[in-house]
Amino acid sequence: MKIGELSRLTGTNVETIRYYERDGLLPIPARSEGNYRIYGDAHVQRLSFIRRCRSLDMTLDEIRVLQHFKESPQENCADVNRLLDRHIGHVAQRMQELQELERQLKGLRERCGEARDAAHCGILDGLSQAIVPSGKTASHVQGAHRHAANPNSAKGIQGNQV
Amino acid sequence: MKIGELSRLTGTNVETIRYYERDGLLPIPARSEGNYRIYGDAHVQRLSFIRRCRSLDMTLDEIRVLQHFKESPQENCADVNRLLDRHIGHVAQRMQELQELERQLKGLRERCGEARDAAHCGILDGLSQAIVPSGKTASHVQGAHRHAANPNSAKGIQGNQV
DNA sequence: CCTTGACTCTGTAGCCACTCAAGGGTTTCT
DNA sequence: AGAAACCCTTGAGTGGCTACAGAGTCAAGG
Repeated sequence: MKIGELSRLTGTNVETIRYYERDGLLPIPARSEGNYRIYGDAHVQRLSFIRRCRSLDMTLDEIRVLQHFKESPQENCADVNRLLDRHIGHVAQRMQELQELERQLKGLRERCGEARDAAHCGILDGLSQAIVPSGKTASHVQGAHRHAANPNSAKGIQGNQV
Repeated sequence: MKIGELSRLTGTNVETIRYYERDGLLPIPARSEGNYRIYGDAHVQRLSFIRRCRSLDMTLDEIRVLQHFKESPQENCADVNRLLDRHIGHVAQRMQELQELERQLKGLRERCGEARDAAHCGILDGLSQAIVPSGKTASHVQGAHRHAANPNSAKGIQGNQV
């Protein structure tokens, strides 16, 4: 099949498929006479695997590791467990951060019950005062401006580390 | 003061300060004879405001809007409320998504109690089967692989709660 | 045979919010 | 005077795509 059909079968943008190929996640396919990429069932399986992992918000690097495990059946799957546990930890951590964020934002929101002029807006006042810095966690889970776990989304800001 | 002091006072990377200037968030400062940027108290206030907003995971565009409100005191602060409410909504939504993510990941993790060889690993099996695609929500909150939202993490700007 | 239109190709640039590095100039301390 | 600390500009890199531009390929219809 050609790239369009693979795209339809897996719900993956054509550009994304080519991106995965460039990035080494998808094996380089055969080409037709007219230089079109030709895929088979194995590619469908492989791409579906990638998309499922992405829908679980794994990085492409993590997916690469999992693919390696799949291709080395003699290896112990305890490593797979470890990778998954670490990923679950990141998700949990990010949730905690977002909870703290929500708490602060709601506190800020309380400061402005009704509409007044911005000169006396309690929210702007609140933002002009200090906010307690929460811990310097090092999650790899993303912040507040991003699409769902849905892999068809842009990536957000990188955190700052000092 | 020079950029290094502003950096220390606000806990902001020097490069980040210059980036904000390029991006129009910080007003262009005066220059010394040796072409060094010279900042005053107003810059400290302004940058602190930005960093506090960033610590609440607002985008630079949102911050620009808030700055506009601050500079137009006659405007109604109901707009500020709306912006904040929307942002809170994004955070809440992202948390829900992460909860669903956690559920799925833990379900997957259950499939592998003890270490076996990867050929029979229940996790890899699970990843090779379908996972329900969650909704096509349009949050701007980020996913699972990100640093903490807090830009003041290391230096810790002075501060009480909001 | 020719055209139309759908599909595909490569290559490059853009997104966000920074971060880093190269290669230089300026100031300050000893 | 020289070293160290600071500052400058420019450009590139991050992740995971997405979106173009400009060209080529292919099947169906007139």
